Amino acid sequence: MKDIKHFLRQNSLRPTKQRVIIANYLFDGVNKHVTAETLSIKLLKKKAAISLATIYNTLHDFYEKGLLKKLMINSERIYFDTNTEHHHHFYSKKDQKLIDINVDMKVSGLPKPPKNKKINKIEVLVHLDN
Amino acid sequence: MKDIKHFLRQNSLRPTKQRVIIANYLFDGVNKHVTAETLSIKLLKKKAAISLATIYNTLHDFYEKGLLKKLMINSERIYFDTNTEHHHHFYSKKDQKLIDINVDMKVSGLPKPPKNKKINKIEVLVHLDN
DNA sequence: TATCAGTTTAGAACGATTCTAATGTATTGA
DNA sequence: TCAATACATTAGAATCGTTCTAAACTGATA
Repeated sequence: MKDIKHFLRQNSLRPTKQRVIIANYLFDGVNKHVTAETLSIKLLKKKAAISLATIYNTLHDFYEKGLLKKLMINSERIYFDTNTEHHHHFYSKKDQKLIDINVDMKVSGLPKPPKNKKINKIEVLVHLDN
Repeated sequence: MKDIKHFLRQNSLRPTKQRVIIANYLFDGVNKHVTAETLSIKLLKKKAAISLATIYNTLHDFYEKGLLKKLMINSERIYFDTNTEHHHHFYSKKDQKLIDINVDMKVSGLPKPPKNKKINKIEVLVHLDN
């Protein structure tokens, strides 16, 4: 796609074949949560096998450019989120699935941060049962 | 300690030498956040070398009995929390440190959970900057 | 105090991720 | 246009936290 190449260049990323394929998938307008593994599987299904090393490299390159958010949800793998706006999540451990919460939420009753520390961001994770 | 042995037995855990040492440290009345590694280092400093395998086993045994909480803060390691009450945390990535938030907080504006799903618990993680 | 189920341990195995170093490719500038 | 080169991709090795294995050990019990 012409505009994906342009988009990559705008972000100082050389539009290689692999990056174009991955960016086309990730930035198709539908927000996604991926891990290196789920992305790899998705690409295989599209008959676009890309080595795991490249997938890791590309996810990190995109992350460094601010095109992806990194989510620390559980300790088994790293999730990357194409929604880089500040937002929260539902998480179903059972399904190993994340769902965006796109409405504005407020946290009240927050105590002062420790001396010399500043609050950067507040993350709410809503665990689902079933 | 007599009462730590009793405490372990009450929780259907055989009070072995290693478990007594670890429980004595973890449940001394001061809440703690540990990883297998930080616990191992702490024990070494107390001249109580316990194999990593046993440390992992013990943390999981205590967790299974509800004596510890597992925290999913970042994907690099698993944190265990001796405070098993529902509570929130400050997290400083820079210091790799967690601080309990023991006051009651309220989250408002929460959307409905997805169909057929029930909210289990809400976790607030306050990221610190510096 | 002998028995045995449960526990500890060193070291191997594992799984996600990162590194290495060889090969390939997009960009550049003559 | 194309050679030079800086950057990317790749397979496979390495790494790191964690779990597994199987042999040795120990607390509980009768």
